[in-house]
Amino acid sequence: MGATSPSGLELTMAVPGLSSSSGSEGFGCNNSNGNGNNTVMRVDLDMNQPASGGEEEEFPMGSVEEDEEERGAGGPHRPKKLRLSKEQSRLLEESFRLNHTLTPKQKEALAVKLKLRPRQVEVWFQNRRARTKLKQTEMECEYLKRCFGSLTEENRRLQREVEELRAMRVAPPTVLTPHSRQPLPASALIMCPRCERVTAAPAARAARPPAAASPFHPRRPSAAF
DNA sequence: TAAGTCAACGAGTGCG
DNA sequence: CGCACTCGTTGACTTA
Repeated sequence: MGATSPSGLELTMAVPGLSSSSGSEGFGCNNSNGNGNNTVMRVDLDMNQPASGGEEEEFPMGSVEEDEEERGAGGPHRPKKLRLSKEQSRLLEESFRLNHTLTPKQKEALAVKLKLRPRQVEVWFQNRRARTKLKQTEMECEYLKRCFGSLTEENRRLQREVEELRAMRVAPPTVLTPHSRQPLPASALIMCPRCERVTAAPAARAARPPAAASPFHPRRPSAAF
């Protein structure tokens, strides 16, 4: 899944170890659409293109002039929904990339340039901000779901390991404290899951500096998701 | 091929 | 003024 919508949403995730470009395989392991439909991002191409492919390409409808014309006609049917032309969308996207909000002057200038009402420009930016934020939230949600999944898995694995160790019921080896040379009680001992060596639990080694987060090894770089 | 479904999108409204 | 929420329209796609 690309992070681009038909209108070219550009998303940046504020999630560690993630960039929007990694989305193609990083997200969407489970299709949680609920209704069983595929979650393929459909691309609404050519929606601003006149169906006939005719010449009035630039600003098909919704321009200031046409809008007033439709209101004036006062027909029984409501005015057609505005679909921005490709060129209008492109220019709006371009200014959005530069600035996510517009000053009144910029709004006015853009409206003139696009032959739209300032209100339309304003609404476009508003919707664009909202939908960018929504996409971002969705991506973050996916990321957190994956985090949760892998942590759950690791938790299960560790619990199994604990059970296995308990099942072994081997007599705990005698470990002497480094200073007093007294044997440590079994409750003060833990086993390193990586090197499988028995060592004293952090509480029993209170004299050590707090720098090392893990009782076993220096902190390894966090796994990238 | 018509009808149904879905996502995208423009726009209205109320609130802080 | 920006935002959240919402609705109606539209076009692409699916299905019977």
